[in-house]
Amino acid sequence: MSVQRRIKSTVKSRERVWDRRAQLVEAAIRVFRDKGFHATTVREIGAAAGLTQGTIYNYVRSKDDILYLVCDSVITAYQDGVRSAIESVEGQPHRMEAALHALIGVMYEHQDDILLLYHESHALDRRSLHAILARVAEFHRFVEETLCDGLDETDPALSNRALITNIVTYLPTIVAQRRWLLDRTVPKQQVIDGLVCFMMRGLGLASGAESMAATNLAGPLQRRQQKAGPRKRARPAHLAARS
Amino acid sequence: MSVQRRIKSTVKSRERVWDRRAQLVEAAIRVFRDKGFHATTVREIGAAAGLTQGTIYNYVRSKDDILYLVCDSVITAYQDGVRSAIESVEGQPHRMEAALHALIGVMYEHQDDILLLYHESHALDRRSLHAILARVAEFHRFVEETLCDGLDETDPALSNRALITNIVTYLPTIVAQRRWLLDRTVPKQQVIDGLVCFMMRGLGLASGAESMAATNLAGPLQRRQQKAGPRKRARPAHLAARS
Amino acid sequence: MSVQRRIKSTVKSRERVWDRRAQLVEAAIRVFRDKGFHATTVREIGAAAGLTQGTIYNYVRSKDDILYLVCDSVITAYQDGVRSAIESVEGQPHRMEAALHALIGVMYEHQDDILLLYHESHALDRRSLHAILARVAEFHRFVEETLCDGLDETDPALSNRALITNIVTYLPTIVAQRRWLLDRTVPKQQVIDGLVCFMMRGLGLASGAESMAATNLAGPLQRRQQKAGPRKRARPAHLAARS
Amino acid sequence: MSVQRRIKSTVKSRERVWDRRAQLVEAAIRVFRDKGFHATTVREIGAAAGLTQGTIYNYVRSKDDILYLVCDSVITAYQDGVRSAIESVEGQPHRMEAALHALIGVMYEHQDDILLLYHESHALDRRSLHAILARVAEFHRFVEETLCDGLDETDPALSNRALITNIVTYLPTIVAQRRWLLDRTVPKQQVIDGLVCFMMRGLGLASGAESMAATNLAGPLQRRQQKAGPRKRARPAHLAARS
DNA sequence: AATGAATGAGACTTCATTCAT
DNA sequence: CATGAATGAAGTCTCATTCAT
Repeated sequence: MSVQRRIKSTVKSRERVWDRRAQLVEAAIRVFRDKGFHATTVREIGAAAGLTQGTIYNYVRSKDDILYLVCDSVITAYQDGVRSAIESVEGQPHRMEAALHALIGVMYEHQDDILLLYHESHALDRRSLHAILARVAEFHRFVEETLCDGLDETDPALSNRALITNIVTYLPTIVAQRRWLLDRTVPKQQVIDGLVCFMMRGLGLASGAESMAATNLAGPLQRRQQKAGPRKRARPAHLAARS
Repeated sequence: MSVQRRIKSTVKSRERVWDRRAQLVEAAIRVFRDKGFHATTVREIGAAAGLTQGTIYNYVRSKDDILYLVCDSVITAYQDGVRSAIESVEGQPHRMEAALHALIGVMYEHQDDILLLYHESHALDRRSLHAILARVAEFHRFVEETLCDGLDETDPALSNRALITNIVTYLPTIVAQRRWLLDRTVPKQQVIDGLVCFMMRGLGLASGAESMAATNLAGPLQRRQQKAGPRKRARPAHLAARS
Repeated sequence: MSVQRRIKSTVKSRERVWDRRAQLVEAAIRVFRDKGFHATTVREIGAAAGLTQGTIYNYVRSKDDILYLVCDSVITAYQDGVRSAIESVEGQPHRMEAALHALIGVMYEHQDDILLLYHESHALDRRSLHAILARVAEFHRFVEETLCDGLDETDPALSNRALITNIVTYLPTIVAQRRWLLDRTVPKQQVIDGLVCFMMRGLGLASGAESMAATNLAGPLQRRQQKAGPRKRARPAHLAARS
Repeated sequence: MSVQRRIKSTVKSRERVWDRRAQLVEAAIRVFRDKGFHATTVREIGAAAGLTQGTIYNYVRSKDDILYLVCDSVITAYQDGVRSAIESVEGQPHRMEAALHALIGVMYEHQDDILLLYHESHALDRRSLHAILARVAEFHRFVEETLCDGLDETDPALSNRALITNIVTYLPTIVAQRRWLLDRTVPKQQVIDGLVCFMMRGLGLASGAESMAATNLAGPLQRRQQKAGPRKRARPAHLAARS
């Protein structure tokens, strides 16, 4: 279903190809993280993967191919994480809130990967870049259908689902892209809760002053979830309706 | 006040250095946009700038220096744009809303530059990267003091100014980073208004009808807004006024 | 035992490295002799060695490495020559004289190499230079122990072994460094015999008639030598004879 | 009389040319000493001399010209030193010994210069090298005529004046070329006296065992000269005859 | 299928020299 | 005559890719 480029290999055995590429990608991610794609030599990737230069070229046609495999792998890992996290949220009462929490949580787990993606993806050749963007678009559709579909259709601010979905999928990347600033100034838990809260409000799913006060966001953000009960009522019908 | 690296040059005349570097940077931006930093040769930059290789190295010590100058220039242009836009907003009634509009507007103008920055900044050497990040941090402080200082202090969700400011400065980059997706699906004006609206809500300043009207929200969005009534109570007076 | 820098190579096979480097050094010596180190390009060395530029850098990390290998090779060849020559002299009656002959003989064989060493060694980087000088110092010790140890200890002029050894190892380089002058004016055999004679005298071992005969001095020298006999003791008849 | 290349200059005033070149040479020597000819840029020479690049090329046609001027200057300084030292020795009783002392003394003073000459002279272009070598040859003739002419003609070992002169002019360079070894192991005074003694013996002008004992070379080399008196008688007529 | 040596295009950078002001 | 910016030839080195073993 997902649009994936097929990378050619001189080796026949499907399984062997799969194994070796996994090795390669895992190693490449490690090395790219440190030195970046351009600064990394094929030799180094090989060394990290336990493969020699010659061998690499049995499973891949170029260094660019490796970058593509890496990007694809990274994006798969992240999206899979989000999907399963969101699914596990299915039954929950405050589905959107839980989903946003999950989204950000997975982003935290994969921040290195996402950073890698944002840093190096523009080094991809045309075809590979399109393939990767197609996956993002696909993910985008998934989020739109799963999360944003239930939003209040009557709220004009939410009428543009495409934009809303973009915001919901993009804003969490702040965790990775601004970590150099956030890590020094804001505790992780506050980042998560603050982002969720901001987005919930932005989505019109949260909260007049009274509810805000109730959730007591500021200092002890952690406590919020336990006290989240009362908000339920304030929560609009469209989500409740769904469950 | 802003932390800037000083790039050495063999040429004495301050003015000439300034001129030639401007030439260089302008050309480099153009070329980097097309091919990226790594794929661009110094010769190509020279050709684009109307300078020979040798001459370039009279004004710069390395290719990396050029990248730094580019990043610095780009960031300056963007930040200056924002600053003057925000200042011109001073007196307006809905200051925050106007400011966010301005912020996003400037981002639109500079999307190429910002994209360049996000794509290539990690190719900067340590020192240069620090200098650039310092400028971002400085800008961050400016926004925090100018825009976010007036936010409702009793709203616990807004108590963490650092996070809020990060969101406000980061989210607009979606315009650049997701333009491949947005440009195809969402009209520019809707992006702007949608983002502003989302952020205003996130900041607990949810735009009332009058402001919505004032900002000339896209047709359909506006119409649906009238049905938003039920949320009224939780929502401040400016919404109530609308119904 | 001898202090040698280890030059890194990307090639694994010890043997291959050894072979290729020999090729390289042999060729480099040839080219350096003509054009000097600085004026020679790596490409030229490669051409002379039958290797491409890229290949060279599999066996060496820099052009400077080549210079080091050359210097080391040259010094090894010379010193080995001297060592074996001196050893083959062991049993002879006039050991010192024979040894000096050998020393100079080897210098003649290696004059090109020694000249190269004196011309280019100061282009070596610090570490390499130290390594080379260490080898010279080592050779110096060898000569001191092997040759100069048996000198008359009661002769105060010889008491400073270090100096004497320096003279004995340095003076023969005149053969290389002054060849532009000597080759035109003094027959090789006279240079050798003259130097040996000068040094023997300097060492207080002034050659008596019999030893001179034994060493088969050049014609004219030899003839006059027979009159030298009486000189041995007080200083010699030939001076007295003159007055 | 001395063969000197004429270096062209765009500047007319003889005097100005002379001055500027002196500046240039003085500065160049300083810089070459540190970094060598090849590693020094024309800019650096200019900076050291207080001249700009452009100006330099008014007084000189190429960087190679500077090297030639330097070598010529250096050799002049050394040879002048020797000449005047030897002249001041004219009347002395032990002329040769005093002359050798002088020779080595001057060498000590000019060791840096001589080292520079030996290190860089082979970088000279053909014509310049010939000019320099011609000056050496000229100096050689001077020494041969002034010092070596009086040597015992009947001594077969001394019959080859050219060789003897070469030895006498070359051996002192050991002071410069082996200073890295000598400076650490032999006190300067011992080097001087040891060399003089070695050469005197080599020239057949010193000393059977008894005279050696008398001069007590070993430890207190310094004292030798005072005790040298008795040697007078032993000293041959050929020198006395000269006076 | 793996190895690892060979290749050579091409990048960045330096610097002696020229020349307009 | 001095200045100092411009030039461009040339050099060293890297590294993705190929290929014989």
